Amino acid sequence: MAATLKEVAARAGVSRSAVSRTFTDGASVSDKMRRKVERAARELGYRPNALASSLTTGRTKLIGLVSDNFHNPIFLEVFDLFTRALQECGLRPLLVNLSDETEPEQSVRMLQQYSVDGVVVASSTLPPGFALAFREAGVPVVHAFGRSAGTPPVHVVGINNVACGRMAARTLLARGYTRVGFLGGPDTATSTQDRLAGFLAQLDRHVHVEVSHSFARAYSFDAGRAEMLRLLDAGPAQAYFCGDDVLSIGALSALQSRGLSSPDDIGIIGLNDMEMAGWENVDLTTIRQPISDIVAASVDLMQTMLDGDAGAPQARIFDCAIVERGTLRPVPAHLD
Amino acid sequence: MAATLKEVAARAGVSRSAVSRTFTDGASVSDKMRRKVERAARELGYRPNALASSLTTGRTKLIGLVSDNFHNPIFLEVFDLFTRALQECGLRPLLVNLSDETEPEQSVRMLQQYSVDGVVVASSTLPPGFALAFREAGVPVVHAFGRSAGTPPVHVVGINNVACGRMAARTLLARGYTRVGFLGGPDTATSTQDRLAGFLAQLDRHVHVEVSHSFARAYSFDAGRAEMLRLLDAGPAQAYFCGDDVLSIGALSALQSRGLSSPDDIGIIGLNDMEMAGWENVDLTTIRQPISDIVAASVDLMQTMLDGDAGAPQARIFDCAIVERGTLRPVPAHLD
DNA sequence: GCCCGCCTTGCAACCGGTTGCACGGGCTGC
DNA sequence: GCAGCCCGTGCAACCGGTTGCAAGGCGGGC
Repeated sequence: MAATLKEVAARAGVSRSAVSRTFTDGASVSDKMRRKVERAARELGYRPNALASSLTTGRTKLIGLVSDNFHNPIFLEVFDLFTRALQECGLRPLLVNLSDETEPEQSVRMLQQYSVDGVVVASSTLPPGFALAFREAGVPVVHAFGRSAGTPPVHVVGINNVACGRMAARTLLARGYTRVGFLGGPDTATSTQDRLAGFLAQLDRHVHVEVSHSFARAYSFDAGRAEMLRLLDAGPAQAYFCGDDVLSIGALSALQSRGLSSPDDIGIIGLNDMEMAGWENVDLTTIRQPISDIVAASVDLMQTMLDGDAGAPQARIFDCAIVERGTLRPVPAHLD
Repeated sequence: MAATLKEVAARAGVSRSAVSRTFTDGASVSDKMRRKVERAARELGYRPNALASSLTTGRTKLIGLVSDNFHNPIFLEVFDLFTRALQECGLRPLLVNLSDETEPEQSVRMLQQYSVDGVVVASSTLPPGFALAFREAGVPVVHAFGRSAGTPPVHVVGINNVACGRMAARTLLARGYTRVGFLGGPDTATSTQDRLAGFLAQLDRHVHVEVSHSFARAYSFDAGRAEMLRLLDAGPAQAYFCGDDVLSIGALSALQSRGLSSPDDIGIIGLNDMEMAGWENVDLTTIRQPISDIVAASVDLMQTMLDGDAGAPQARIFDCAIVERGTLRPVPAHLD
């Protein structure tokens, strides 16, 4: 169907090399030759086969985009940003959905079979070892939304989740809450673990504050809603730090279902600042995670790896900031 | 880095063909040979290069997954379902984000360069001509969520949007509303056009009912919210058929912002039945679109095309059903 | 015991492009 | 007018695997 290089060469009456060189920039071709070839190519509707050329060049411009998070709307934005950023670099995202809990080895194998130039793991719930498996297989890898602690085994881009936990704790303390809780995502997620660790560490010094924590079964609205309903039945704290906005909004829905409201009955602070958090009727106080910076840095890091700058794994960590809205009670006057 | 077929052959002391045959099922290889080769392959960590083999077989198992909808959370589910369904068939989704309004030709070219075996266009907003461009280029294509009218130029899977518009209209009429509106997505989307057409056609016979319509700038929460705020200021109808749940929920948020509620002040009926629609505090009456059926049928259709059954383009249309919840007033007694 | 046929295997060409190398021609400089 | 150089081009090998074809080996049937 599609015309091949050989056919173009025949039609233009030149060698195959000449055609090849016309389509690879940096090669030396005379203007006359170039015109001849381009004409023949146009007439035949020729497009070079990227896969065939990858055989010799060793580069496919294919990037594995691996995720297991297909229930948190924020990830639609993440996919949007990633695909656009990659496309702008001339890279093509090969999407891999890990939701069925396949083992890392299988994905590594599959992506290796397609000779991807690199892999972006976009998940805060996959274990760090997952991204590592790619690195050990010699595939450039960036773990976006991964754990930032210490010297990472692979390039990591994200936020300091421990610091976010601390920030949430400080914010709740400043509001004078004395019975607080952490409503996290799955306890196997590094983001959950780190946010909880920071939260607890910050509150540790405040012996008069009662702290509890529990986990939603996933980063999804439903899971947040279900867990908050359970907490309400069990006797809730005064305020919760939810591990993600999606959980916060699920939790707010639970409150409303029970005829309660925030901040009057229970305070909520989330994390992410998803679009919905800013709606007037949600008005969620939250910690903003700079998604687009994270994506941009991930792609940038990938680019430098593809350019051959194989530096030691580094962590690019972005600052988060509180977005004050209406789901926490105001700072008491005597603390102000 | 990765071992090649030649290396395996050398190590096993056999020809390259023997190795190749060991890894292609259906080829005749003796048990002894197979064992020898598999041993050598295991020792070298050999994995056949899918791209190289595609050169001769002509099949890459790559499927272009093209969409322009990265703002409607329902599409996160769509991507989830598509990637999983494709993966289960051994197909790999190459994701293409069209959000920056590139012309069809460019995507066609790009996907042809990667010799995708087929393309799934997942969008109700892309023009029908877009999918057609693939077909004309000889690439098997399925348009999921496309327009179903008449004999389609390409395989289409989706719902009968005109019928949905009618269904919404009938539902509002049954509730006794006499001033109704259609709050659609972008007016360039075929889904918007068809839903509106059905809505108007059904209401046409009821001269005593006042009908209006307007369009949100996108299928997104924000757009629905913004449009409803505008309508509220301009003097709203009694009830609205929103072209998508995402618009409905944005609209409900707008009502709440203005101190109004549904169904007391304004009735809302949506379309899709997204997860959130079922939350107790949303409780949206809506028309359920069978997303997972649509995805499954799309992949099934793609499979048969890949198997060489190049039948005429067909439309697979699924039924939708009303999900009665709490955003429309009850059917009046005298009409019951 | 011989012949036939099938199963297995290797050879070599091919898929669509890329690239090192050598060759030829035009140009410059003396 | 000749040497030297550089540029443009073609040849051929190669990337990693597949496959038609033919040859070799083995078993079974007579």
